[in-house]
This record gives sequence, C-alpha cells and structure tokens, in this order.
Amino acid sequence: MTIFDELKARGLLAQLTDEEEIKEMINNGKATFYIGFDPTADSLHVGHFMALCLMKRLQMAGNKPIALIGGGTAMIGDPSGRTDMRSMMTKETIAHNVACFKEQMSKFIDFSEDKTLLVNNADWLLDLNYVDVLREVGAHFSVNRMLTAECYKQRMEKGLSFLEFNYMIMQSYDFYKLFQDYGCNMQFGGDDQWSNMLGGTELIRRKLGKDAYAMTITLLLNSEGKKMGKTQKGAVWLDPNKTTPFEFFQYWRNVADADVLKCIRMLTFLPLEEIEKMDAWEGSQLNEAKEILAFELTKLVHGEEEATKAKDASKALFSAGNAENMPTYELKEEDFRDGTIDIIGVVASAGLCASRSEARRAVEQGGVTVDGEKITDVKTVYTKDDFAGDGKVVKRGKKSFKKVIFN
RNA sequence: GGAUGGAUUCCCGAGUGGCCAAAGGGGACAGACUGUAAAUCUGCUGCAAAUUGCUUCGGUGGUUCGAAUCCACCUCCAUCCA
Repeated sequence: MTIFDELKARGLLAQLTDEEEIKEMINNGKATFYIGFDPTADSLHVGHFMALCLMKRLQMAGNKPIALIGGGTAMIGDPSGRTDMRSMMTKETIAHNVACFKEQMSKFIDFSEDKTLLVNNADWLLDLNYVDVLREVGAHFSVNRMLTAECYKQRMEKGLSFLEFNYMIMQSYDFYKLFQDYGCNMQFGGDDQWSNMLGGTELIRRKLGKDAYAMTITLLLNSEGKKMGKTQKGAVWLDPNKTTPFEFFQYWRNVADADVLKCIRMLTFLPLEEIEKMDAWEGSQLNEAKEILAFELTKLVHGEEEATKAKDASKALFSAGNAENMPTYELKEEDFRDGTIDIIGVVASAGLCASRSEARRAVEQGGVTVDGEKITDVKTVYTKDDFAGDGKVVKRGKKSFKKVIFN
C-alpha cells in the first residue's frame, strides 16, 4: 500500500490542491514539505501530535520534512478557527514556548543528520522591513479575496484586528521563503489552515511562476463535532507535567463509542488490517478498542513503561487490583488541625476537589469513597495513623481518585 | 473625533434601589441506570472555622440607612457617521 493510500484510508486527508500531483510526489519521496507549529503554549497537544505523526509517516516514505516553529507568526496570532481575538503574548513567553516545543519535538522526530530540518520563522520574519514587505508581498494579495476566506468570514461579525488580518500574509511568506531557500514544495497543516496555505501557494505562483502544493489533515472531531483533545480544564497536553500519563490514558479510555475507531485509525500506527477487524466490534466490546487506543497512544507519547503503568493503575481503579501505580498525595503536617483531618479536608487537600465547598458537596451527594467504603457524613474524621503505611485510596466520583498517605 | 447601544458568576442571558450569592438555559460535577460509552431521570454549581460570616455584577470614586441597579470619571467592545 502506498503512503498516499494509507493516509487516505486512515481518513487523514482533508483538502488537497492537486490530488494526482501530490499523490505522485509523496509516493515517490519527492516532496520536501513543511508543517508549521505556532508556540502558543509551553507544551504540544494532541493536534500537534497528529501533525508530527504525519511528518513521521511521510518521512518513512522517503520525503523530507521541515518542522517550522512559528516564533514570528506567534507574535501576530492566527485568527483561523477562532471566534474571539487572541490575547497577545509577550516576546519572553514566546521565546520560552519555542524552547519547550523544540525539546518536545525532538522526542518524536529525529533531527539528527539533517533527517529533519527545524527552522524558526522568527529568524526571517522579525527582520522584515514594513514597506518592503508591502511592496513585494502585499501587492500580490487582494483584500477582497482575503475577506472571502472562511477564517476571516467568521470573524467579520466579532471583529478582526489588522494585526491578525496579516497572519495569512506572514504564513504565505514563510512558504515562499522555504520554497526558495530549501526547495520546500509542499505544505501540510490542520484543515483550519487551508486558506493560509493557499495564500502561500498563490504567492509562489505569482512571484516565481512556480507550482507548490498544499494539503490539509482532517481535524480530529468527536461525534458531536467538537475538537478532540480538549477537556474542561484545557487541552490534553503531551508534557507529562501538565497532563500525567495516567490522565492522558484515561482521556482516550473514555472517548465515546462513536469515536473510538476513528481515533485508532487516525492517531495510531496499528496496521489497517487490524483496525478493519475492529470495525465489526460493537456494544461493550468497544471497551476493548478503547483500551487499545489509550494504550497505543500513551505508548507513543510517553513510552511503553508509562503506558503499562497507566493501564495497570486504571485496571486497579475500575476492577480492583493492586494500587501500586496510583497517583499519590502525601498529606502534610499543615493539612491536619489538632492532629486530625476531616473527610472534606482529605478530598480537598489531595486535589480531588478545587475547594472545601466542592468537597463537601461531593461527600453529601455520596460521591466520595475511602478504601471502597462510601462516606456520607461530612464530619467523618481521620487521624495521622489512618494514613500510615499504604495509606487509603480516596475516590471522588467514578474516575477521580488518589492514594493518600502520611508518613 | 462624533452619535448610540453595551460589559452580570465557567459560557449565554435575566435583573434597573432592599425580598440578590443574583431567574432561566448550556456546560461541568455528583447520584441512579450502564460497559470507565451514549441517552434518560435526579441533585448540585462563589468562598469559608457553615442555620452564620465573607467576597462577587468592567475599573475608580460618589449619593444613600442600604447599590449589580442612581451619579461622575475612566477602560474595553459593537453599530452608524467622519
């Protein structure tokens, strides 16, 4: 199976400028492509992960990848897919994020021996001269045309600053620059980047009279049409300090029935034949598929050892096993008052609830369990000895829990 | 620069002197049912040493016994005019 067919079968391809041409190029390893990552946070998330996987797949097929970190474009802020204005980031924040991105990326992509090029568009964008850019690049863009682009249309109602309006031009310039300096003839990105990417191919055609191609990856949406990889608390990060391997595992373990197969197909490297077999699964059998998805992804992101640990911890929690790999909270001296701590204090201190009020509610509603025993009396009190040794397993709701100890 | 409308809790949105920790909806959380899914039903949703106290309605001052609500100034947003 060719790489193109595989990408297609996995449902990864969204829009292409020229299907036949792109197919020919990537199947034969003739593409030098780039994917841009704007450092808008200090960690990569699932969306970036998909792009990195694509990079890897194409690289394995002999194509040459360029990872572009948008240290320059982040100064502007991409309005695509946003209904409100991005808050501007300080230059210091961006610099810090760039460093974090670089480090994380090197875990997924091999940058040795020029296998993958890593560039930062701050290196060329920051030195641009305003008037020169207007004359050389701005002249090739029609405002009328730009305004009809989907990403701006959405913002016409809520407001769009001139700063953000220029984002497309900056990204187009990136492509033009990479085309000239590195022979980069293709750009990949999320589907929300489509208009920005077309800007680049068009700029290249107008300025150089040459063809460049663009292709977008399907955005990972759940059955309700919302972007996946987001929780109430924010994104699902790849940085284990921001989203622990266990939380990461649980996120995928808990996806809806309707979304499992799609996720497995798009995110994992499992062979398509195996995935096709799972297609026949239904009902509670899908639980197995969810576990496979969670394990595979955790393995890709955090390594096999962490993935196994997360799997064991999850098993221990939901089907009684050993509590060895559970997340643990160690009570501190100041958590106790007069040598004791009430159940509310335990739940709140361990971080299972954001406040004591919330913890109180959880207990009152019968959502708190200590060592498998439901606690409904808010006045229940514990001593330090209760948490000695192996401590106690405190659960809030079905899925939040911690082993609480005191030494 | 001018005119008008606006800013309320996680989000949308009511409230226009006391009955307001603030209607209603969404989301989130918890319970029941289940398969760690979905749907449905119920509860709950500012904080705390919790029949009470404290802090919140863009910001700062003011009027008043009492302000989300009235006044002044400021900041930001939208629409129209330039």
